[in-house]
Amino acid sequence: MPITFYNTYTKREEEFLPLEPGKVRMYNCGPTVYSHPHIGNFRSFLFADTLRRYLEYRGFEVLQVMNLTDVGHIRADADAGEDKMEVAARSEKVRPLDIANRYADIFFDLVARLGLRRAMVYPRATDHIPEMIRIVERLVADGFAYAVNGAVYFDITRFPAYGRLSGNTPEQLDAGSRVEIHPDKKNPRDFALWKFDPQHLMQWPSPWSSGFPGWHIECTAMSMKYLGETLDIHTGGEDNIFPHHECEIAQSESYTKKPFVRYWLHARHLLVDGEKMSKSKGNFYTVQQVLDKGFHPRELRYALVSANYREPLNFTFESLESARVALERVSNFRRRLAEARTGAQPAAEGEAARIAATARAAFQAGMDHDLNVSRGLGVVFDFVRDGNRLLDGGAAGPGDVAALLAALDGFLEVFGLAGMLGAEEASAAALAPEDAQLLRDREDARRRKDWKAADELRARLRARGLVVEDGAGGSRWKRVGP
RNA sequence: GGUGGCGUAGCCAAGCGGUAAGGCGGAGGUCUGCAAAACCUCUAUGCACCGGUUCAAAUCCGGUCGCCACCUCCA
Repeated sequence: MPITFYNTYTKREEEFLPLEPGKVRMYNCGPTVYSHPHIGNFRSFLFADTLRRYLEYRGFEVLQVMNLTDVGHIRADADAGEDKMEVAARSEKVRPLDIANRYADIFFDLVARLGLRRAMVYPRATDHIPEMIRIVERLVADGFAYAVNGAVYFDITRFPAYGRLSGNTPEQLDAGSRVEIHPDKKNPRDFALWKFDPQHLMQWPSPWSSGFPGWHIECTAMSMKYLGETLDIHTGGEDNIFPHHECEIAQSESYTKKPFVRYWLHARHLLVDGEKMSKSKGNFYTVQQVLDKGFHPRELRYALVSANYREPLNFTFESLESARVALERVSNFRRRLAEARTGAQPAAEGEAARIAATARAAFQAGMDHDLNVSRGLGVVFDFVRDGNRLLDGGAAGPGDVAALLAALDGFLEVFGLAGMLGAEEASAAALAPEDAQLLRDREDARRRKDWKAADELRARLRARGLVVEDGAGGSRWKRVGP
């Protein structure tokens, strides 16, 4: 069974075949580091992370690059727009680069807390101005772009495929009539490769002016530098399709005369309470704000990852509660396996091996299909139920347990949840002496069949963050809370 | 106005022509001193609506309604 992806460029689901067998070159549109990342940003980043994790699960080596945009971009009609980072810089009275550094640190902290694998490199736009200038120079020299009044524009009439990604062909765009006429542009839809604006705080010398790069050129320059002239996968949010990625294709392919990207994958936007997230509606949440409400990163991660990337995801706090309960179920199962594991015998031939093999095959079949995480998770929960049933039967031996645990951890690794479930901490963490004493007292009370005292002690332990569960083989405990 | 996409149970969400996965919530049950955990049973005669194609449609086609996104900084 091949892996397939829905390619925005062809608007079809296609078999995934990287340029070089076994190796995937992937570029992800990353954060703009001038504000706190919101949960919608991280839906997109977590989609990229899940994609990488699954490709690695399937045996590919993934070369992942995610850019950090630290140059603000001014809108095409320069007098109407204002650069966000400049606004931040003025209001906070610091240099733009200081702001970028501060928010980059915040971004990386969240990457770590939400358990994203680190990309090979996180190139910054401001570190690649010379590369961008070189590309623009060539585009001008080859007649794909023209300089006027200190700025450089790409001439879209020189790239006939312009519009193929988004469907916004020049003719249709002209018919749309929302295009403002810019006096320097030959065609209203020509886009800037270099800009001149004396008011802009960030400026670099160039052959055309002391100015700053256009919005799209950074991705072309940095993806080529680290991944080569043709990428296997380029991801981003759906809002990037036009104009950002459309323009990237035009400038990149004009520059190299080669296909720029083989598979374009776009994540749909996140809705909150069924509506577009916006500060004015009061439904805008940064990642930090959600975590501050007492939700564990794994719960946010699960909520953001558990819907397919091509479907709109409706985020609600109810969905986080739902995630919490669902994860507890998986966590309980894993803890049960971890505790039952008494030896490392090879996997048994029997029921456990069959359950694990069935689940693995179904998981792969689901995920191969355009990264269908809903099917993947459905398989995981079926597997949890089947595994629990087997353990309930009491016939599972060490080899069986090992087989189940290996399969489970494989799935959890793809979802970035391995090691984040809390079960490990619970069994490994040293018990406070007072808690240990309370547990011993409760065992004594139970032996005396003093149920009143036992229940009281259980309540006291619960208040201390320990949940006690009595079973046939004695009592066990786990920690709860974020 | 142009472009791309979506409407499946109380909520979230699979399904890609062969008779509705999974999670949450709810109801009942087994186990347990009681709980918890786990397991079992039930919870959509129907997939926005109306037509059409087909032996067969949630799945294909046409239309209607509703929703989202992009076309302007935005994942």
